[in-house]
Amino acid sequence: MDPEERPEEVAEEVPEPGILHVDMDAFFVSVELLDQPELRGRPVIVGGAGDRGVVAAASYEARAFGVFSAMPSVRARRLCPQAVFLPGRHARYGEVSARVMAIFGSFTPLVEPISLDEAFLDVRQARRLHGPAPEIAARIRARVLDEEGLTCSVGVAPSKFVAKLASEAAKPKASVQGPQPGFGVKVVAVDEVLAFLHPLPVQALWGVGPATLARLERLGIATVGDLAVMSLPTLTSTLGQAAGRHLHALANGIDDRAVEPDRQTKSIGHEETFPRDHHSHRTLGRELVRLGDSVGARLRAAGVAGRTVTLKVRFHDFRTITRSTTLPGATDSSSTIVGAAKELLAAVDPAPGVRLIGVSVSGLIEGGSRQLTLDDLTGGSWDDANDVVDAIRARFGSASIGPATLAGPGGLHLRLDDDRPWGPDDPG
DNA sequence: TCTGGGGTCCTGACCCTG
DNA sequence: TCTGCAGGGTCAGGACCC
Repeated sequence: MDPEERPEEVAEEVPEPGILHVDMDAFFVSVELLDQPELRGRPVIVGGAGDRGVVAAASYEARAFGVFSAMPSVRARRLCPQAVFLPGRHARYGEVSARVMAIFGSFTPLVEPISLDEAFLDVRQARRLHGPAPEIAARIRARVLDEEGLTCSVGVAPSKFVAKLASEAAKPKASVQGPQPGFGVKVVAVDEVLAFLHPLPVQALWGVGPATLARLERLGIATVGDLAVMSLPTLTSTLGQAAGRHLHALANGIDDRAVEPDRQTKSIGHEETFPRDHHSHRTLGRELVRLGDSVGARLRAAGVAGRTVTLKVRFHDFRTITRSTTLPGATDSSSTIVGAAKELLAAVDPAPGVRLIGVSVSGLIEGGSRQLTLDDLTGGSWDDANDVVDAIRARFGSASIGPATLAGPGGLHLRLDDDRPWGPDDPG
């Protein structure tokens, strides 16, 4: 049959790349350059500038010196002493991100944000309205540049993980001569998937970090192609059932995970590295109050409550432990969270020195703790207090009110969300 | 070199229950 | 009543992602 004569439904069955992965280029830095254009062309690093800070994002000029995300700031400064360090403004990035996501949403309702600066889009149903996937990718890039002044790279492929790798291939590259533009859009057709995947180093796969890489190297696996021909029993005995099966499927181009626009948050937490180690329950307890207060506020803002409270402690030698407890009912009350975390902390010896503590709440359910906690049965006084605190913060700012235990000689000294997102300031 | 902060998912140990 | 076992829940830790 002549292809021209095929009924449309038969033609639609032919698989085509319909998944997009859109990744903003050096997003945090790019937003900073919008607001401070005089820094364009210079090496710029967003991240914690203190001794214990890390790089959150680096401009392509900084990357040419070997600086990359998650690198300790101390090392980044040594590699690129002339770099401009900026502390980062999470709220500002969130604003821009929301507008960029809205652009994505104007092409398809199937948008799954992965972080502030990247998302998966399923555009298979948008074809009739907006054209084929590669055309949609190009239009998205043009609109993001036109409306926000930002560049992004887009991968187009039949599945999520191939689209992700394709967007990576489309990105600009850093070089000593300056940033080299990338493809902008990289399309991997259905029949090109294996040829695209197999030459890649195995660590390009999502799920292969340093530990898994070391195990795969012991099996003589260096590329995705090597992994694809390895026997499944060998992989599962080395990596475990889930990881073995998952990576084997990916290496053979199999990934049927759907784009999920409405992924539910599973946990909400807050953790912080201190400029100097803490050695006493008393000072750690104060930090717990601050962290637990912040977690409670975020739970209430999100309209969720959770049953399991987890305390995380990292010691001076980087040994990290977690201790958790499950409450009889779900809570969003700051005082309940702090109380549970303090009980867990009581069983930990801080004498060796604690560099980080964190509090998180998991086992989340929709709705607050109104019908669920003992507090409510006894009058709900803490929840009333939480509501008042939330209302005051909404009106006067997050640092306007807080637990009395955080008050110092000069009044409240609150450091709440977003103040130090990428590591502590210098000890001073 | 010396490692942030926000998360998710998986695994194994342990305990309890039927 | 005791023992073995399976299954579920909880807890802790590891690995990974951006």
